[in-house]
Amino acid sequence: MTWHKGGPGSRRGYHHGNLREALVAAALDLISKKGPAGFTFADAARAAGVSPAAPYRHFRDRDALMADVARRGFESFADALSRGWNEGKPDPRTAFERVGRAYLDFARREPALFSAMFESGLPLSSYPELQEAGEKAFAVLRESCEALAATLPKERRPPALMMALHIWSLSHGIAALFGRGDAARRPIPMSPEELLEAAILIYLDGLGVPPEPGR
Amino acid sequence: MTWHKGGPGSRRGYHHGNLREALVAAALDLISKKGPAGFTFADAARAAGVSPAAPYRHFRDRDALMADVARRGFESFADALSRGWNEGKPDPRTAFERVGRAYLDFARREPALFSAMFESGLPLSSYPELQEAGEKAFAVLRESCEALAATLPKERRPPALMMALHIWSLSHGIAALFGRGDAARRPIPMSPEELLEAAILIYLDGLGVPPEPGR
DNA sequence: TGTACATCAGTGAACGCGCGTTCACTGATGTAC
DNA sequence: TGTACATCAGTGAACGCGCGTTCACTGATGTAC
Repeated sequence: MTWHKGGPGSRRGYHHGNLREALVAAALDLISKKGPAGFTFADAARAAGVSPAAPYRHFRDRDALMADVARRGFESFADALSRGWNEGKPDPRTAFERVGRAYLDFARREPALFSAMFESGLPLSSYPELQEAGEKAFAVLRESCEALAATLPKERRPPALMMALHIWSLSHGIAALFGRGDAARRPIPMSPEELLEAAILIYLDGLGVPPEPGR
Repeated sequence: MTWHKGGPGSRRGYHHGNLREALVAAALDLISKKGPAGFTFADAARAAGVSPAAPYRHFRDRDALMADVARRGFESFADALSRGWNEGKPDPRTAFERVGRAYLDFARREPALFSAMFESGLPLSSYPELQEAGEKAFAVLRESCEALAATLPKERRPPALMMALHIWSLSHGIAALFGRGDAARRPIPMSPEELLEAAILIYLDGLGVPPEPGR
């Protein structure tokens, strides 16, 4: 909320200073309050304190603004997953579970970004930067699967792509159904993190990945 | 599309005959074309061929119409899962996988219902019938988990609720990310059904459920 | 350092549009006698 | 069987509203000399 020096109230008059960022921040705020369909270009302008024509200097239309938000979301998401993986330290198995938790953590900490990324209904084909950002995030997950699969003897080694799709789907399902910080979702008698952790344990058991050292 | 006797063109004039059903059908059609946020009350009226005031005789507002669509969706979903389970025949393990496939099958065959159920953003608390319908669908899944868990010796028997949440999340994640009949989703090098089947196999292996007889 | 000018990033008024919602109304249907 | 009447399920005109978008404009900023 400090996108222009000095905070709100210090508007220097005619020029906003950093309207582009302010619009993105406004979009996030509005998404988190009313869902990905719940804001308009005019809303965003109002929230940023400018006239309804001003946003056109920065984004072609509402969808372009939304796509920019989603792209930032995927980039930040990829970062979060990377930090979770942390180069596979201290061992791939431990690091792998951290990646899963990072997924849920992101959905909970950034429900607005999460919505923009997965529920905005943007046509990916129209926003190549968005698609690319999404693929980069997936690549992080895939690499950690690769590393984990490599700890298994060759004849029992599952395809890393399949593993990545499984874990992505599972995490996404849990996040979408139970793990959002926002609206009233179906309540369950355990935390989404516990639910995911248990599922991953069972799944990895099924693959024959030995349990974490010291567990 | 045959909600009033004789099909379209046979409008008997002033009275539509079955406007309520026609509105639901119109909503489904519009959702499948433009997403759950992509239709208005006026759109639905137009599609049903009545004046914009007519729908108010049947639904309080657009959300009420949407909630009715979603409720029907959950009921039909519960049926589909039940048919998949088919009382656990010939054995719980085989039947269980059919339930998973039924989940994906539903998402693919009825993308509009699926959207209305999971992506309409309706506040469940405002629509008790909707919530109840959702819970009934979940109950089907839970019962099949119960039956499957019961085939395991007591000391290795997982909580059925947790299993159900896992399978629901996994199926939902796959359906949401890859398995919709509609828009341009991320393409993957295998079918959603294969992806889910593989995941369930691995998961059940992890739980120690013996493989299907004859496999 | 000062000045002239180009460019940038806003304004604010205006437009046409479709939406949600209401209202008094009316044609069609069902029912009591 | 016929008739009078109540009820139901539509009409269509009207309203206020907010949206997206455009336009000529103007204040602020940066730059060349």
